[in-house]
Amino acid sequence: MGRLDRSLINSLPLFAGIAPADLDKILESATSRRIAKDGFVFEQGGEATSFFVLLDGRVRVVKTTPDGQQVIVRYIVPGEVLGIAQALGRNTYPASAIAVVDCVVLAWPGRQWPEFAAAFPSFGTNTYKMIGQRLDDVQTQVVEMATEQVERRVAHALLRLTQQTGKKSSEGILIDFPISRQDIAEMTGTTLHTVSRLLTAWEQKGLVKSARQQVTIVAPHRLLLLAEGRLDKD
Amino acid sequence: MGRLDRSLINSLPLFAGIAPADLDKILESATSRRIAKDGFVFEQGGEATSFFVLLDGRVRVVKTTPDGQQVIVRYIVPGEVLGIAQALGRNTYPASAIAVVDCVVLAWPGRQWPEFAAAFPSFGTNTYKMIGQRLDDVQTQVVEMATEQVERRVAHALLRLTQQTGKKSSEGILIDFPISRQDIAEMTGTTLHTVSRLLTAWEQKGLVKSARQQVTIVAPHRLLLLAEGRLDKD
DNA sequence: CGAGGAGTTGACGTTGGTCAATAAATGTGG
DNA sequence: CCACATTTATTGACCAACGTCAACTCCTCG
Repeated sequence: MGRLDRSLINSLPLFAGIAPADLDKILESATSRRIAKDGFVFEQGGEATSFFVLLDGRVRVVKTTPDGQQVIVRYIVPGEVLGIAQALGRNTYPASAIAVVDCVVLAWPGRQWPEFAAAFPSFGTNTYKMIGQRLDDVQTQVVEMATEQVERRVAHALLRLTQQTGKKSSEGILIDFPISRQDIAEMTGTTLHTVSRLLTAWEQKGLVKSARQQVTIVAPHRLLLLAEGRLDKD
Repeated sequence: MGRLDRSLINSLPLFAGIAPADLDKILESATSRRIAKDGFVFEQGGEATSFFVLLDGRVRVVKTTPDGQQVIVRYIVPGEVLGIAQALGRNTYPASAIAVVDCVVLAWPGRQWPEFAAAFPSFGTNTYKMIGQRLDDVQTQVVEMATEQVERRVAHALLRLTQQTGKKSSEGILIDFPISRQDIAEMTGTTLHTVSRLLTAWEQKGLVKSARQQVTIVAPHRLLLLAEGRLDKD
């Protein structure tokens, strides 16, 4: 089996402060895995056998309700961990993770997590810092959903995506993976129809440009004003 | 200063698996504090100097938006930790914690958290398990807010409260602390008017009984059916 | 070239928010 | 202990936001 080079991970925040020799040791128990577009990294309810680091691609984390409705909890970009159920004492995945494009992940056996955390304290600290960040993110999302109406929620969602995966283009900031109106609706608790109407309205005002599975933020600052409810209506 | 007895904490899940002698050591750096009704345990944005365990009373954790709207993130009952910002690498509290009734808390200096976690591994594990549970709770809440309409959200909120703080009474299960229509609205992202209308409608159907700052669930099972959307309309 | 997925747009209806008036309960000061 | 202020709750009237339904277009892929 091909040996994994520590250059794959040595610049990731998760592994900050770990000696090169230790990184090699950590990598010994990792396997790399390719996930084709639309494939599952893991499935909601499935036994949490592994945890992962995304090396390349984009992953969508989705919760499905008993009656089949889906909510996109977050998008994962390269360098982030996913499937950390065991770090939190769970033995089943609370959501599904789906490759938005072809992806490469590193996978570790879940039961190795406690060993790593014990052997490399900064590994534990870094993970929990990240979990703290996520807890905060999702609480902020609850507040948004409770207090803002749809237009502002969608604006916030797009702005968050540009922060995470924005790519400068000639026209503005491009959200750098295929994303449909339906996806945006599932991030914000609305319908694809409403998202479609919003995007065309915004396009007419010169805030965004959109195409099939693609959104570019043309005027991020004005969109932020709108998201914050401080933009004059017209 | 009065010595704290380990019987205060030795039955709490957070301290499960820690030797009695160690509990005494942990208690040495704790101080107990009384918080009068409506007083703050800590305030959103304030420097995270301490973390707490609630010994008695009820605490409401609230996030306030820049424009002054409030969202109740969760209620804390005796035995639970709160203000664990530092365990997650934060140095400022992300929300405010307010005593719903007169409360007693134990407080530790925040910087002691890493020491405890290092010295007593089960302490760290237990905390992170609890954080994992909370992360899951709040994600579930996002899903609810995204997919359910108000009536079901309010029903779910009340049911969750009965799980947490329900007290059997002659009429049903009483939510055992003062809670206003406004509070319920802030938990579910609606208005006190809508909550009021729902409660009177439910009272007529015999699902609940309510009074000023008080709600009793009379028919939990039927309310659950309603929350799950499996109750016939009438 | 045909089929299926993604997007747009109009018409319409409902949920639930806003506004306003009133009532009931609780607290406070004289 | 009573009068008055304040907080909490109720209820009606109205209406806007946004979801639902439906028809149609445009890509993209096989």
